[in-house]
Amino acid sequence: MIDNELPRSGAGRPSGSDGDRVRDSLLQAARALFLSNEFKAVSIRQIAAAANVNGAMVSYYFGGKQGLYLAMVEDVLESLEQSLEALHPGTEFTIEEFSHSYCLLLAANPWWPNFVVREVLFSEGEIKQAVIQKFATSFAPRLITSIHKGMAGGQFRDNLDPAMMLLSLMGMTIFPFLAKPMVEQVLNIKVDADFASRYASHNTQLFLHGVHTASAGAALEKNP
Amino acid sequence: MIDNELPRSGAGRPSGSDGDRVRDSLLQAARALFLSNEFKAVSIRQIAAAANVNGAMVSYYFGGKQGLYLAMVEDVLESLEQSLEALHPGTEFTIEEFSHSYCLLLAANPWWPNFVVREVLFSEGEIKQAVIQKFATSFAPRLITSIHKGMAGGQFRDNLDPAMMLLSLMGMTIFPFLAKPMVEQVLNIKVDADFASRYASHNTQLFLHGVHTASAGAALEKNP
DNA sequence: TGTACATCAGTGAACGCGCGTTCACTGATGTAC
DNA sequence: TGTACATCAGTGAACGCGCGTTCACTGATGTAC
Repeated sequence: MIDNELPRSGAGRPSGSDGDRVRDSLLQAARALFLSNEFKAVSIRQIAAAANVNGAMVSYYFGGKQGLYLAMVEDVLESLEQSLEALHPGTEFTIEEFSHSYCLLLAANPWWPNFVVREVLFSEGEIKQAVIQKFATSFAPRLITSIHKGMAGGQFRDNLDPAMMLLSLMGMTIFPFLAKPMVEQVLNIKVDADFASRYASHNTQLFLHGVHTASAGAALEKNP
Repeated sequence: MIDNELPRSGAGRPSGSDGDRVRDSLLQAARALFLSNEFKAVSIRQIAAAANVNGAMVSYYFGGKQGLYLAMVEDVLESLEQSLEALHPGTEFTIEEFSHSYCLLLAANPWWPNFVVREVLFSEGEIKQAVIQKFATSFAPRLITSIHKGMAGGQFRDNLDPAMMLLSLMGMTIFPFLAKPMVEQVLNIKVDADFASRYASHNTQLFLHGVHTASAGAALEKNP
């Protein structure tokens, strides 16, 4: 769709009715470039060239570079929401389900933690709030309910702070994907879907039972 | 030292022998600005103004903007190394010591995880490798030895991958500091030294023993 | 000891460049009559 | 049905601006004689 090589004739209203071709191309190119480069390091001319579109179209459709960036962020957040919903509909999660779903999601969308971290750390105002809001309404609640259920049901120890549990589990889940280049280089691990699956199981075990043999107990020895 | 308001007379060799005053001011200003803004978003004129120094001095002392950035990164890595060594000399760590030392270090140097993540994710070449190397030689080994000791001594379960343990512990340790703005806003937690201390204890408990009560753990393990 | 001069830390104006944005213009399309 | 025209998606040259860098110059200092 986007790569069709209709030879554009020059100035004037284009002949085919391409619909939102120009707008969409810009959004896609912006996404590809902005997700792996800082805002100031990506130029409109660069985006326009990648989208095979006149640079003035950024102002024409989005009001300017910042407008394009904002539109692209909305686009990204929306597509993320869809992936999340597709992978595990609803908000009811067990710890195991959370760990697996999110590890798979992270392996499939490696740009995600990078993007979130960058926005939360380095951006300001509107976008930062949108990203935080998305986290607050998508991530945290699903996990918090399952933690609270575990505690209310008495399966979880009551001397651990639920909020800290959330932080610990989030952190251990996200870290290898966030630090992917470092992990792959230093530990000689390939951070792919296969790793994600094994890591999810590991984290579930670790989170539920810890590393000590003493607390893992006789139950584990039955389960090689 | 840096703020002394000697009225500089104008062109010509300065009267006082300030030593490396200009160089140092530039390094310090660069550090302050680069640690919280992207490379391209910080201009030489901005740095020079903050350092109260002529912008041409960046080229004069560091060969250019990139040279200043590189020098500033070396500076930062060195000061980090010193903090680390001061807090806990040597490379022998227990899990508990690791958790506490690093949580305190992170609370005291909130710029650190942000900086590392940005460099590892978005930079390239020399600097990225230097940061990864610093991690590989400073962080990972101290933690890995203590994990291996735990496993060799039989205190740790042998069905958990040591490398994954490292990732889990690193992740849960770093996350709240990395996502500080988000955590503070969404969970209403103040990520300070006090939190760091409590979080370190929490993580140690969680890492060693997990969240499950012993009975619930045994019950669940029969049905994986 | 006094003087002439090379040194060099530092100045500030100017350079060219790429940036984001603007704007007069184009011409196929859709519509009114 | 044919024609005149308003619309508007898209063009491309040009704009001013701030960027990193350069460079001729300054003048206090240190040194040689």
